[in-house]
Amino acid sequence: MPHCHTLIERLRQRGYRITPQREMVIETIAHSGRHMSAEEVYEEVHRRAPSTTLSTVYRTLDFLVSEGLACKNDLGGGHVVYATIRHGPHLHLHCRRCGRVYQVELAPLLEELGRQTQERYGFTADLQHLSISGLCADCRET
Amino acid sequence: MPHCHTLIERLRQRGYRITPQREMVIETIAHSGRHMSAEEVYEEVHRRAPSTTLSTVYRTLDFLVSEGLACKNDLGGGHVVYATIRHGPHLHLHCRRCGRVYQVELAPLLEELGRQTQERYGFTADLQHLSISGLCADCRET
DNA sequence: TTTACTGCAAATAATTTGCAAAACT
DNA sequence: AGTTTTGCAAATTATTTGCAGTAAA
Repeated sequence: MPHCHTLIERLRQRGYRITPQREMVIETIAHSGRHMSAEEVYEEVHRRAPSTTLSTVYRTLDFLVSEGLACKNDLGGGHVVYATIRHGPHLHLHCRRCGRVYQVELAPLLEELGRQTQERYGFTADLQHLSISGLCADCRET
Repeated sequence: MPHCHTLIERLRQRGYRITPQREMVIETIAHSGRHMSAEEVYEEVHRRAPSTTLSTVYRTLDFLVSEGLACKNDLGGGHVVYATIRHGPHLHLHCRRCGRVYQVELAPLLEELGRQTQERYGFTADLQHLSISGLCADCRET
């Protein structure tokens, strides 16, 4: 997967050290193609290199976010997930029953929302990673 | 203020016991007219009746939510706030710098958003208390 | 009187931090 | 070599819970 190499290269260019731990964390979330909790990333990394600790995973994830290479999404209820950035602004639909996060495209509507909060209330909304809770189709039926 | 009496009456009618603690918690959030954290509610109640504990405040707030008389809003980053319900669906604009929560009216847009997530992804969004983070007008300038 | 509710203190859960040792570059 | 990063264990923060006592109804 080329995506993680890009990320690693970018960090190296910025003068950061690439440790095996960082590499594994990046590979893990970049590969997954979805949103993962720190714990999930830890499980994966820890399986590959058991000496890796959870605090290192937290530090690395926060580091990636601070470098603008990943996004941290707080879904509420103590459910925090991370993902590498690779797409433009999108909407996260978070199912409150099964916990899955669906990434969908509703750019025009989001842009309109941002425009209105700006014009009417002077509020600059962070809409790059807005997440909305609700019930997904699967969970609705049952 | 009549609002809290309504709430108390409703609980009494449903057969719950109205303790001084519950009364004070309800008065506090109903009076404030804004969103308060459990800690803030606790400070107020505790000043009036020092024997009241934080766990009672938590229990009472969750109780009000479960009875549908208050809403709990997780703004992310460990910032959880409560407010009595008295208005229809609204949008919470949460300033990530100063922490203030602005309640605004953008019903048509929200409805449109709900309609689209439903039609296109079968996702039933909880839009009664959607909160969006960003920067408010005051914090933007500085 | 009955049993819902409270206070207390201890348990959780998720995340953060201090510090000395390890390891990128 | 020199500084960044890690591991470990302990600290934090926000919230929850068990249990025995208190008090609404």
